[in-house]
Formats: sequence, structure tokens, C-alpha cells
Amino acid sequence: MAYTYKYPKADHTVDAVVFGIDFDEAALKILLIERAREPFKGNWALPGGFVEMDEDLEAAVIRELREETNIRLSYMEQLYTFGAPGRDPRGRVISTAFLGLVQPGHIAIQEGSDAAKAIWWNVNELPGLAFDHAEIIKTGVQRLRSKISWQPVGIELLPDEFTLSDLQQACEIILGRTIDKRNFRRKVLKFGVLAPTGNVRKENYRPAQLYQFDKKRYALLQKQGIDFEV
Amino acid sequence: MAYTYKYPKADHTVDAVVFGIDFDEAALKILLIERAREPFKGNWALPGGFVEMDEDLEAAVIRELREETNIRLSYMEQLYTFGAPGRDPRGRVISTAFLGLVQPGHIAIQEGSDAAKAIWWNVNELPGLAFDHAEIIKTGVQRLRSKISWQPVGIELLPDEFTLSDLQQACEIILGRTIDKRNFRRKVLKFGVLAPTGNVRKENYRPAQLYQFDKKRYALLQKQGIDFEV
DNA sequence: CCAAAAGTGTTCCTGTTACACCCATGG
DNA sequence: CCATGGGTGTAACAGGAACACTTTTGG
Repeated sequence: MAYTYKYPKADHTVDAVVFGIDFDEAALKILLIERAREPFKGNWALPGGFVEMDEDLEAAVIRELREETNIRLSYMEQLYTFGAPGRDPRGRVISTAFLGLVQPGHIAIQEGSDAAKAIWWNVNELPGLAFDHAEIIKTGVQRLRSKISWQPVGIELLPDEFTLSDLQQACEIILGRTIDKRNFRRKVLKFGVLAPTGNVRKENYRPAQLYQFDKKRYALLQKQGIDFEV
Repeated sequence: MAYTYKYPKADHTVDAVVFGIDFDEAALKILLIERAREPFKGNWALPGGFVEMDEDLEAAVIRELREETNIRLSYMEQLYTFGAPGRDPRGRVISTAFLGLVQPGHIAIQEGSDAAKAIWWNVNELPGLAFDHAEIIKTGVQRLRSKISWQPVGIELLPDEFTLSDLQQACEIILGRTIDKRNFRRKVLKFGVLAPTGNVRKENYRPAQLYQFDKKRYALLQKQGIDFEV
């Protein structure tokens, strides 16, 4: 039985649902590539590709992202595995999707050789998508939304130094609703994982205090099973 | 590139972390099989096996469970995909693990041909396990614990008719701590997804009201995004 | 009448929500 | 001095946690 299943075999791929925030447009963005080859040549799709034989799944996503877009993630986690027969016209392809986040400083896309082009798309204005990638993205957005209300995910979408207004705006963009400023600040400061850097950001008006995220303290609190609700 | 990856290919398997509650022992149990073949012949492992080419991942788990144990699940969801190179001595094997729950009436194991034998093990007293199955189980237990505090998962581990004490005991076994009876009852009744059947269970002492779960109402409330905390 | 499990309310406390004004800066 | 975003406190409310006794049955 089992042991005799040598051929035929399914292919295994990875796909990346990569989120970034565009503060100018106040929009949640997702990274898509225009497919350079069949199937679905010319259509938009998630970055991803085939897993190599001696390569971890996570490593495969990172490699594919580098090849196709040269982007650097600040966070990544496994999302879900999509394996319905027929989801890929080439044959049986099982794909493990990952959720990735990038900081604004690293959203610049350096085009690689694999993909014709890579572009950030507004999550609410997506084009038609190849394969079952629309479903994968839907799953990714759900995960991101549910995650942000109990983990400081917003941090991974911000630069190293950020103002509390930045953080609030990130959360608002992801959740798609406004949050009360005073309540928000009280909550995020309560845990003590945000530390003022002493620097301020001067833009047009009153300067804003810059904060950084204390990863060590967060890891410590997380180990104690403390919740982080926003 | 990608398109040229025809051989070699990884194998793809599914594994099932199946939970059941043993009310006599007041213990959370997990279903394991003794492997009938190499590798790890004679060791204990999760039920599972290779995915067929035209078969959904979920269908593969259900089939393997039927072949190996003939057990019927009351609930199933995808857990995580384990794909580290070297996790299987036979070569590259990527495995998608599922979490399954069975009701007490269906915990009887009818041995199949594939597995030497299948046995329910106390989650706290597991034997040495084949492959990376110890890690998979750990992931499964975490998921079950986190799930039970916001979804009526306990239901799936109980018979169709049950008392509130049964439900509470199920939650206590999973969470590994005691719960206040009055608070528990108030909470689970508040949502209106439990309906008294009118029957009572007479055992030794005072008879207990039997309840059933209103799946329709639950689905309705869930669609409205209502939380179910225990 | 005793043992054992079923069943039932209230109080306190914590955390969430709602809400409006002053401050610092640049132009 | 005006426009703009930065920054702050309090009061009402809801939900969670802690807590003990009465009821029903079988033996």
C-alpha cells in the first residue's frame, strides 16, 4: 500500500500572501505577480513556486519571493494547504500558502527573472486571479484580521520607529474601521512592549513621539501566556 | 524553472490527530496505530497515509481512517502542514495534518487491514512516536485547547444528548483545569444553542436534564460573527 | 437520613466603551 | 492666529470571577 505510491505523485508548491500597508493611500496592499508563462500567462497570481526536494517549505517561499520580487519579509507564518484536485490545470498540485508581512521600508520591488512584473494591489480592488488564488487571499485576509486583534501584528507592517498614530492607522486599515485614539493608546501602552525612542518625528505640525517595539519583552510576556488585544 | 520540476517529487501524506474523551477515566484520548511496516515498524504513529492523485486532502484522511480504524469523525479541520526534509526516512514526504473529533458512541475501533492495531492513548501518557508525530500531536493539542475557548467544540466530543455536567467535564478535561459550575452554565446557555430535550438521565442520584445542540441556530449566530467563549 | 450529583443568584472587580478639549508646531 | 495632527482623563456599563447552599434521588 502506502509504500508503493511512487508514481504518479502530486507536485508541491508554496504561495505567499504578502501584505503591506500603503500609508499614503491608507490602504492594505497585497503583492501579486503577472504570470510570465502558461498556464494563466498574463494573469495575476500570488508569488510562489515549486518546492525543491531538500528544502523546507518556509525556505521555498523565501526563495521564491527573492527570485520573483526580491522582497524581504518581516514576518511569516503558514496559512493553509490547498490541495483540491483540479485546482491547477497542469495536474495535481498541492500548495501550502503562507502569510507574510513587510515593513514600508522594504516594499520596493526589484523585479526578478521569473515573473514578468510584480505589483502591489489594493486588497479591495484585486484583478482576476489565476488558479484558486482568490480563495487563498480571502483566507489570508481573514487570518490577518483575526490575528491583529490579539497579537501586535501591526508592528511588522511598520518601520522600526513609528508613532502611535502610525500604529493606530495600520490597525484601522486592516480592520476596516476607526478606533478611538485614547482607548487605543491606553491599550497598546499598557503591556509595556512599546518604548519611546526619545526621537520625535517632525512633519507639518506638532512633532510626534517615536516608539520602538521591545521584542524581548514581548517574547517574555508571550511565554507567560499574556494576551494582547487591540 | 518551476514548470520543469517533474522528477523527483515529494510524496504527500495526511495524518489525523483524532481526539476523543473517555468519561470513565476523565481523560482526553488520542487515536494511535501500531505501525505494521517499516519504517518505524512496531512503533506508534498517527493514522494516515498517502494521498491519491484524484483525491481531496480531506477525503484522504477520511479514507485512511476508515481503512485503519473504521472510525467516524464528528468534526474535522486542517491543522498544519509538516514538510521538513528528513522528517521521513523514506525520502521527502510532506504531510498535512488534520484535527478530528469523535463522539463517545463512535469510539469503538474496528481494526482494518493496514494497521496492526489501533488504540486510544491518554494524551498525557503517550508512547514514543514514529516520525515527527509527537510534534504534530503537540500542535493538535494546542489547537484544540485554543479552539474550545471560543467555539462549542465540546459538543463534537459528546453524544447527541448530554447533560450540562457532561459538557463541563469535557471542557475541563481539555483545558486541564476546573471550571465554576454556575459560571459555566450561565455562559453556555446564554447563546441559546443548547435546547433541553425534555428527557432526563437517571443514574445513581438526582436525574439530570438532557440537552441537545441546535446546529442551525449556531450556524446562524456564527454567520453574524458572534463569539462563543467558555 | 445519608450520600452524591443537580441545580441556582449575587457581589465585586476588571476591562471596554464612549466622549471633548488643550497642546505644539509651521506657515 | 489659524490649521493640523498630537496628546490626555473620566464616567457609565458589561462581562468575568468568586463564592455556598438547596434539591432530588437511591440506598
